[in-house]
Order: sequence, then C-alpha cells, then structure tokens
Amino acid sequence: MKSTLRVRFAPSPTGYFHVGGARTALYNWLIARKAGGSFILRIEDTDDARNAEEWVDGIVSALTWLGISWDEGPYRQSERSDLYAQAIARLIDEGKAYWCDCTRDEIDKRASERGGPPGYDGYCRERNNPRASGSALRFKIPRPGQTVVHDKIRGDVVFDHENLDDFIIVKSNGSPLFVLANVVDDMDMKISYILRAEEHLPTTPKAILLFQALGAEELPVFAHVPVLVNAKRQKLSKRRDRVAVEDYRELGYLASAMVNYLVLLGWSPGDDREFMRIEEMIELFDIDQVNHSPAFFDEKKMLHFNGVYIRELPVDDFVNHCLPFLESNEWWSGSVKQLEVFSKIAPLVQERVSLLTEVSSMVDFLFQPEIEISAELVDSVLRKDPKSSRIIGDISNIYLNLSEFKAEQLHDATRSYCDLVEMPLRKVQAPIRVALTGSKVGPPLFESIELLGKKATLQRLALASELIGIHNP
RNA sequence: GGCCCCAUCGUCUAGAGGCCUAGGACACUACCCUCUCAAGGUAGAGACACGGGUUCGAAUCCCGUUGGGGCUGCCA
Repeated sequence: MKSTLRVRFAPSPTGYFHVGGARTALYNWLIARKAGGSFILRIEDTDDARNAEEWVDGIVSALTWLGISWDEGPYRQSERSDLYAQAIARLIDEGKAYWCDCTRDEIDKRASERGGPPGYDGYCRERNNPRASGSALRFKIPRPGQTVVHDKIRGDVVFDHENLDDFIIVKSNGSPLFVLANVVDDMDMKISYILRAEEHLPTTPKAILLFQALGAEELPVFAHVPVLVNAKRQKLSKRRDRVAVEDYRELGYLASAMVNYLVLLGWSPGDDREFMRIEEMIELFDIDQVNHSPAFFDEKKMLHFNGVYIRELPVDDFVNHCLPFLESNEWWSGSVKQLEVFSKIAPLVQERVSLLTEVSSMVDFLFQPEIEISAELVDSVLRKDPKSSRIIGDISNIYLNLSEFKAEQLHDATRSYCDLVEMPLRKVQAPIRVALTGSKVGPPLFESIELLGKKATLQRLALASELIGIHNP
C-alpha cells in the first residue's frame, strides 16, 4: 500500500528567518501540494540556549505572508521530550549507545597525540560507563560498515563508517541533539520525504543509522537541495548576511514576487518561462529538475520581479498594498479625500516603482501642506538658467487663466507656451516640476498638477518665484 | 588535514551525445519611444574551468587536475 506523501519543514528558531529557509520551505510545500500530501511545520528548539520565542513568531508570520500554509503544527521539539526519552532508553537497552565522559580537551589531546584527524576516537565505547552528571550519550556506529544515502538529487552517496565518529545524541544536561530528535520526530510523524539543504548531507548517514537502530521499517526519501550563497559564494548565514524575509517585506516586496523569484533559485520549469502563478509552480515543480550547484541570491533580479508583479496588480490591490507604507508618513491621515487623490495618482505611480517603499516619496508633494526644495535643486534647476524665472512667471499667468484645470488643458496650454517661446517641453517642464513637487522626477506632470489643484499650484509657483528672486536679484 | 558535494555568460538558468554558430532572464551598453522618471521596443557585448579518454560526433558519458563550497560542535 502506498502511503501519502508527508513532508516537513523544520527550522530552528535561532535567528531571523532567512530566504534560504524560505526556499526550502517552498520546495517542500510544492511537492506536498502537488502530491496532495501533508506539509508539517516543526520547530526544532532543542537547544534552549540559542532559541527564542520571537524567532518562532518570525517564522510563522513569514511563512504565512509567503502563502506557505502547513497542514500540521507547528510542533515543537521542546514539547516532545517523552518521545525522545523512550528512544534513548531503547538505544541504551539494546547496547546501541553508551555514556561518555570525555571532555573536548581530552578528545583533542588524544587526537593530536596520535597525530590523526581530529574527532572522537571511541575511547568510552567499550567501557560501560554508568551515566554520570557530566556525561553525554554517544551513538555506537556499527563497525565496519558503510551507509549509502539514496539522494533524489545527487544519486547514491556512499559514506564509509570509518569516517563517522560515534556522535553525541544526548547532551549531559539530558536534552537530545538535533539528529536524534529529528529522526525520532520524522518516524513519529511518518515523514516520507525529507527535502532539506545540502549542508545536511554529511549528517544523513548518521540519521539513517539512527532510523535503523530505532527499527524504522522504511526510510524516508532524501533530497538535498543546493544551498543559497552570498556574493562571496559562501552559504547564507544569519550572522553575516542580512537576508531576512521580514526585511524584504518591509522594503516593499510582494510575497508573490518573492515566491516566484525564490522558486527559480535552483530550479526552472525547463523552458524559458520565468513568471509563474502558484498553481503553475505546483504543477510544474519537479525535484528531478532541481540544480546541483549553489545559487547566489541576487537582489537585483528579485527587484525586477517585484516591479513586474507590482505593475500586474489591479489598481485597487496596488492601493491596498501601498496603504501600510503610506501610513508611516506624518503627512498621511488616511482621510477620504487623501484616499481619493492617491487612488487617482496610483496607476501612474504603479508603473514607476519596483518597491512599495518608493511610493511615498513619489506622491508626498500631493499631501504635504508645503514642500521643501533642496538648495541643490533651487540652484541647479531654478536659478542656473535665467529662463526659469520667466517660465515660472509666465506659466503662473497661463494657469491662472485656465478655464478648466485638467491635465489635458494644462498640457495643451503648456505646449502652446513652448511653441511661443520656442523651447522644448522637456526643458519647460523641469522648473515647473521642481517648483511644484520639489523633485526632478515623479509621475507625469500634468496629471500631478490637476490633482494638486489650482490653488496649491499657483501658490507653489509664486513661492518658487520668490525663491529665485531672493537668491538672484 | 579527513570525508562529502559542486562546476555553462558577472548573476539565475536552458541543455538528458548530433537540433549549439550554446537559448532565455537580471544587470550592463547603444539607439528608439517620451513632459521628467520609469515602463516598453530594437540591437550589442558576454559562458561550456583545464587536461585526457569513450564515440563517426561531447557542454552533455568516464577519469584526472584545478577551483569553489559544505561537514568535521554536548549548534541546527
């Protein structure tokens, strides 16, 4: 009888949740969804010296944000010690583990004395030590022997037991170590498919030996996906690389864009397509197509993806996504009037940003009671060219007498003025834009002016004239 | 040091012995479009790490070299 596929994502809450973890979670989730199996979230918090509750929250909220939903959990290893105790007792009873009271120093000293490679030498293996306060439990690696890891991505990887130390499975304080807790949980949860980062490959033979020692009838399928690396091609690390999922969210990345970018790091559907909906990813994802080599996490490319995803959003959705970012500005009240104005400018902003955090600075001039024009801009745009002063004066008059203050009329009137003074529109719009928005770049000018309104527009033009006058008598 | 993994443009990748003069995407350059900035369009530059085999034929298979990475914890 074929059992249904069960996968797990088992992060340890020892730091912020980084993109490598997110990618591993995503791959697990995809194979679970594709097979109609279960995705289990398990928090590996056996090392209480290092984990913290806030990190658990971070994992849970990041996965939720990304849309990676779990069918069971989150389980916590810290709540499952009875299970580990049973397994430990069994291993001791059956003579498959032994207590060792060697200190690190002693181990190192013996290693250097015999001139061999560092590592544990099996000193306590046959000594039948009783459990003492400072002793740890080691697993007795069957010798001689070898263990083959049948990896879905890498094929068969052979490990000779000669190169495997009798590793510790229980700390002297009684808590189980990661490999043991992992195997016990995987057995108890009937995990049938273990997909994790490649860094775990060297510990897999140990896990397999443990599975066998604990009487597992069937081994799960293993698949070790390549790690994600930084620009120096080192494994992404929480300490040295700032790549928290949460940070990207705060920067204004869309979860959909991030997921799409992440799925492509180590996998491609086999053709030239890059943009896929979740349903397509589920359908197309295939572990056999996963790459063997590490992938560099390239923010530039993800930024591009984000721009594409932002532009594809229906305008209403775009507005909603912007709101949390707008709310962090003191000029934003969220009033009906402000929402109306923002909704009107939104489509023009949408196609100009790659990050939601870029939105505020692009629209702030519409909401701030008065704008600030940097000295540098006053200098370079308003004062440097003597024509600027005249343009602003003339345009003020033209706008003042406009019957309708709409983008089209503003555009036409400005264009006529350009013809009159024989200047290109791109020259004429510059000082106007700076006077009205305080910036050289932004959404299309005439739509902006319409939304700004006649009163504010004329005020700001007058102010700009004054500025020029003061500095340039 | 030992064990293990990996190797196509700067980056992510396509490539399952002939469809390869090696395709796509990001980034880069130029031009076009254009009220700024974006977006878009067109073009360009840019890679099979090296050496041996196997084969009529190798980016693809094998071996070696080199290079990179991971593990080697009473971390996960």
